[in-house]
Amino acid sequence: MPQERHPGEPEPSATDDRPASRPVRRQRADGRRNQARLLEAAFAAFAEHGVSVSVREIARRAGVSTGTFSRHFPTKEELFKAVVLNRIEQLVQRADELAADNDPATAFFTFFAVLVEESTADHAVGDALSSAGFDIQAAASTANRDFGNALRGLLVRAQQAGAVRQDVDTADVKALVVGCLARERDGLDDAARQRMISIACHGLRACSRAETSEARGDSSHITP
Amino acid sequence: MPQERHPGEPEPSATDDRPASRPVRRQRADGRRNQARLLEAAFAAFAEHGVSVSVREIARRAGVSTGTFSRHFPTKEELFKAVVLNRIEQLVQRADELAADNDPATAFFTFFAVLVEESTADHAVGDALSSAGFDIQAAASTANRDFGNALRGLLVRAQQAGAVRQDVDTADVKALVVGCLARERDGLDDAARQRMISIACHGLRACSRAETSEARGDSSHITP
Amino acid sequence: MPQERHPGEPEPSATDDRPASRPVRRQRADGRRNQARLLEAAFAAFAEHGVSVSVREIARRAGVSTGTFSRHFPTKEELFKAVVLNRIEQLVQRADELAADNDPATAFFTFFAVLVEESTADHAVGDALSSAGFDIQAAASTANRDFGNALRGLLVRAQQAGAVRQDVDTADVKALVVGCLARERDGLDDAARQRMISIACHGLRACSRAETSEARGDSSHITP
Amino acid sequence: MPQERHPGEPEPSATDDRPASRPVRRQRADGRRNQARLLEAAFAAFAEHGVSVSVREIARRAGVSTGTFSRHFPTKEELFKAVVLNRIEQLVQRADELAADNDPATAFFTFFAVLVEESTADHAVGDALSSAGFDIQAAASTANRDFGNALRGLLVRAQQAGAVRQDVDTADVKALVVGCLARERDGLDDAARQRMISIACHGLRACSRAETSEARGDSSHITP
DNA sequence: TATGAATGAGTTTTCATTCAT
DNA sequence: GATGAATGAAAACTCATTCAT
Repeated sequence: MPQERHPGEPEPSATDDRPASRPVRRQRADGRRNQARLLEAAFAAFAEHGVSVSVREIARRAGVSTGTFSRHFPTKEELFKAVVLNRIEQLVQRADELAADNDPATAFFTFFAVLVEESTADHAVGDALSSAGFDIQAAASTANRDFGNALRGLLVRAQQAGAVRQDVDTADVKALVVGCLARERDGLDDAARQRMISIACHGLRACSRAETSEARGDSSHITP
Repeated sequence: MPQERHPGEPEPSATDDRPASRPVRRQRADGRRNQARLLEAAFAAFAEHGVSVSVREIARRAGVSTGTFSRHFPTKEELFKAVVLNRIEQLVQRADELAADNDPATAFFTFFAVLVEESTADHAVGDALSSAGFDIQAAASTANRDFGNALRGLLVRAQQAGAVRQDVDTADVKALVVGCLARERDGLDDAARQRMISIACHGLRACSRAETSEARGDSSHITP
Repeated sequence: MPQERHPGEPEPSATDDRPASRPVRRQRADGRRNQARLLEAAFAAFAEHGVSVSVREIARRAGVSTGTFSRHFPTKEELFKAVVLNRIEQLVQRADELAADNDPATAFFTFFAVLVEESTADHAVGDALSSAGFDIQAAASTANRDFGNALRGLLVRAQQAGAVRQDVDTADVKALVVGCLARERDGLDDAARQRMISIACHGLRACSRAETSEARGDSSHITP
Repeated sequence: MPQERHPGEPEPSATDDRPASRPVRRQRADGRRNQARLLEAAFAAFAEHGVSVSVREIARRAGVSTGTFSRHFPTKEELFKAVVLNRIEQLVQRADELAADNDPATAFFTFFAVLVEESTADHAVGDALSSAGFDIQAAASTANRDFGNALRGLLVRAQQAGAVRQDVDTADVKALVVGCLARERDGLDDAARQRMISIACHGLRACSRAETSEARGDSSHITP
């Protein structure tokens, strides 16, 4: 009973938006291909159902068996980490590019928008940032530290340029990204996403009254 | 054998899982007590471990068996809904009080702060708002609608008073609350919580430039 | 779909050689009963198939689900240990009785025969003695030590009485038991079992020539 | 591409998994080499870990892939049988040599010692003799019968010479070998091994009292 | 022919739910 | 009404075997 296809799985062509010009056969060359498909399928599955999605479902989406899953990633946690690390690496690279090509304020606020836009429909990163489920903190520490450093670099430069409140730290920024992503639950069309970004960035901007009030510990942000 | 059953009195409806509509009996006293203990225990358990906490753990905290759990709440999802609805009812009441006692802006921003503060260390509501796990949206629609209405009332009045951006809707506000709660992941001391509230409220405030830019769809919130 | 009986499992009465005068219902009182049935079923299953027998098979024999299995014994290893410990306790008790009621030689040789006879068709103990599969040595150390002590007591007394070779130790004796049990593979009727016991006990008996030859390291046991 | 296939030559039979019957080719040289390496590796692996060692581990030791494994031995059981048969053939040859060069008693007792010594640290044969795991009895019947015959020949001659108890059969002897090997579990140094052999051989020796008692079915081997 | 990726039935364990007591 | 033992359908992971390259 060889090479049996998962029932209910559409032919790969339907969901296959990658180069697609590969021969019908699999194997050897497809070792790496399957790994990539698993990463993609896992990314989508985590995005849709969160970390609790079953290995079987991920394998089904990737069009492979659970055995193949285990060959490539010894545990589900391992795959999750791989997905997140993959994601984070991309973001770090993006941060570096923005820092190189823009003034501090533009770099920071653009990166914030990128974080939200790239992570839309991506609960995986959302879950990762909010640490839901696994503790990726430990194992993913390297890439995570890189990400923290990249974000901190952008933030500090923007603060030094006077564009962002002095009292803000990177955890605040990450939390605001999660907030923007949370808007998705009620339907996150492009207008809503842009509005959320606008609100968050506006809130982050240096604003003498806000910061001063905070320093005094009063509630002037509430009273008109 | 106290308070024996009156003959001829109809059995409580089999499908009626609202003990409140049953006649006053001794058994009901235990029943209600256990139901309340379960709600409390579930609230705490969900708050600590999220929706994935086991029924056994909840029952253990409440000091009852899992069988008693199932008697009161046919499914775990049902209990979760009950916990969230219970919470939402409290919040709706709070919103009404604030609306009655304060000017529109103060009422709205204070309610925002209340949402964040009351929900801190309360993953149950956090998960509920972000719908992690179950889809409470559908079943909890009644109380949820009440909550939506209450929040909308405060929001609209604040907008009419010119204190909040005109383009903001309730989903935006809820997402910002989630964002503030997300800060907790990296350690949410009181200073951080107040700072997050300050940032969010500041972002929500009417700000001619921000709203104008949004209306034009440009990215002026990014450029300095 | 409650209380479903395992297909292929005969009604309990067929295999039920215990008191049998219990009501048809199960539960509560049957908690302990099921534990006992699991122990027995496991004993038989391990005896037939060795430690590699599946949990499912054991549960099927006991007429319970795998879930019930796990309720009583967190892991398969735990059950195996329980089976072996249970067995060892019985044997230790038997050793004590024999030591109290007989002269040293009779006590020792009778205990040897008991070990073989009680362990016939019992690969569980066989496997345990030969440590196949799990390492019960560690966890079962207490009962195992008791067993070792009991056996050593009998052996030393028999040696002091001049009935057993001075150079024999308990490991030798255990190995000979395993040897007698190994005879079973080719069909161990009562005559064969008695013959094996006879051979082994005869080999263990004090015999100046055998021991002397051993002491000199020569091979006189081979030459005629 | 060396030694290309002669056209018209029939394909090797699909069901023929004995490469030895194939025509002599260069490929076959590799094939036989790999087969030999697999046998050796399997022997060592079985000896170390018993029958439960994984195919992957055996292939790794042999320096081949699992695919190559399966090419040479359709199933793991098949390899195990091959290993055991291989071993048995050697032993049969040894038995023949001993029978030719020695008096009956020396031949028999020496062969017994050889069995134990050769099988020490060799769980493969041990497991085979005790049938742990697979049932090699059936499939390995040919070589096994040869082994049985060889052992029987030595035994009968020794019995006719009056050196061994008349009531002993080959199964008894094999069981005693297993017993000697079982001593290994508790540390089988050379002294212990020689002692076990001494005990077993002493037990096997003709001894009027032992055999008489056995014939009468009493328990004189127990009483002093 | 050798490779090693893919398979999928198998394993043990968990847990929400049911039900006899 | 409360109990908690029993259930069985999941889950993640393993591994002997198959097959495209």
